[in-house]
Amino acid sequence: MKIKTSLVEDDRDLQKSMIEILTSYPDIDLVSVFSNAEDCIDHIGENIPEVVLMDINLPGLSGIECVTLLKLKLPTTQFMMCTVYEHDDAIFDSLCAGATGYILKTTPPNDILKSIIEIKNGGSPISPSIARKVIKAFNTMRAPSDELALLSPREKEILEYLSKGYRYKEIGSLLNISTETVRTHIRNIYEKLQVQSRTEALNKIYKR
Amino acid sequence: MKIKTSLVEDDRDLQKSMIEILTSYPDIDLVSVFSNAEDCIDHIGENIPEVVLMDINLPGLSGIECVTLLKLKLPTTQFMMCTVYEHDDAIFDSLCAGATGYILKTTPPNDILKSIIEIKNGGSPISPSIARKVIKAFNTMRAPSDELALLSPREKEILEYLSKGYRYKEIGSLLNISTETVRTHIRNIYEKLQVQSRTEALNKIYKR
DNA sequence: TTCCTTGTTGTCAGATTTTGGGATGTCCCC
DNA sequence: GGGGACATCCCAAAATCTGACAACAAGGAA
Repeated sequence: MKIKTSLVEDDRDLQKSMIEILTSYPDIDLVSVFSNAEDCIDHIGENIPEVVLMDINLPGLSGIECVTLLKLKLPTTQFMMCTVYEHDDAIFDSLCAGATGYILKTTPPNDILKSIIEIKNGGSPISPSIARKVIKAFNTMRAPSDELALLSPREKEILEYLSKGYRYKEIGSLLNISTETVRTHIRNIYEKLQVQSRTEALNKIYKR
Repeated sequence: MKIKTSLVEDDRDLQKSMIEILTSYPDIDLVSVFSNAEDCIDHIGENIPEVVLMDINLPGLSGIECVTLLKLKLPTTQFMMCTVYEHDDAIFDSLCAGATGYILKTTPPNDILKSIIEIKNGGSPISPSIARKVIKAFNTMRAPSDELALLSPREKEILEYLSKGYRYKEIGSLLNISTETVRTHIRNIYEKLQVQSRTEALNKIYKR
């Protein structure tokens, strides 16, 4: 079974050489090629691909924005970003947009094919150097704020419940303390974090 | 300059063979070896390593919990998880705990050395199969909830402000609508999301 | 030891915010 | 015309926030 593939690339020369590479493989069925995000969004639905190779640097809408929008239209399609740069932010944003693969344009043709097959089968083809940046992004995203250190163990515990959306009353009975005590803790937490509400506190701790 | 390295591994045989491997390299200075998390936490501060090789399956405290605690004590030390299993949850949890590398125990000795050097230099050594799982974890973490589709553009806009911690009054003046209208929208949002409070709504949309 | 700080628990009171219910109207699109 | 999104208003009740105060235990410093 051939893998229905689509290509989005604005550079004429690169597009041409990619088409050559892709059509030379019997496993790949290149169903559409676009030169910009807008055309792609308008017409990609006419023959839905299983895998899309998406350039990041497109004129107008970027490849990342394009993926964000296409994800809604084509929920089962896999997106592989394709770029010359190994830029941290671009990688991060691409993954956030819903891309599952990220390869460099310098990748040898044979590996591109392998990557397409891999992504089609639910894998996530990325080079080791990209993997590094993913982990980095992951860690910065999950890094606990320094402010958390200001709080006492009990306060952290209360904050945990706050983040789950429990009411004061519920927290009190879960921890076997009075609602008034819960309030006192929360007051102290807010004071330490320099905030005035639950949502502000949570944003300060679990930064989105 | 030798890389100060520490090893935490409970299995006697594996510990022995790891020690042999590590001490055979001139680039590595094995400063301590522990058989469990508790000993490690108590004594690792005596000679602070730059890199820690941490087994995941330890008796008592797990390697993951151990990393969580050590990260506070040794903020600049890099942690490399070392395990026989390629288990999604373990990988995810390790990264959340603050590990930056993840290798399998089946990794050839030479690659272990390379990984240690890499992690010391700010890299994140992981095998391609692990990388895949990281991306997967990343995507499930960042995937926008389907519930978001239920909301009208205006409601999404209001929700955005809610997530920032604005009060009804503030949202109203920012959007140039009355507080009462803001309330109506929020009521409709809560109805659609089947929740009863701001925090619940936010948890449903931006799942942590 | 005494003193002081921090953490934990508790209370009282008042102001503000949030939530739930119902009602009404406009505008636009199918 | 009907339905959805958007906007406005009212009332009432629940939850949250703010301030001030106090008791007790644990741990460190003078």
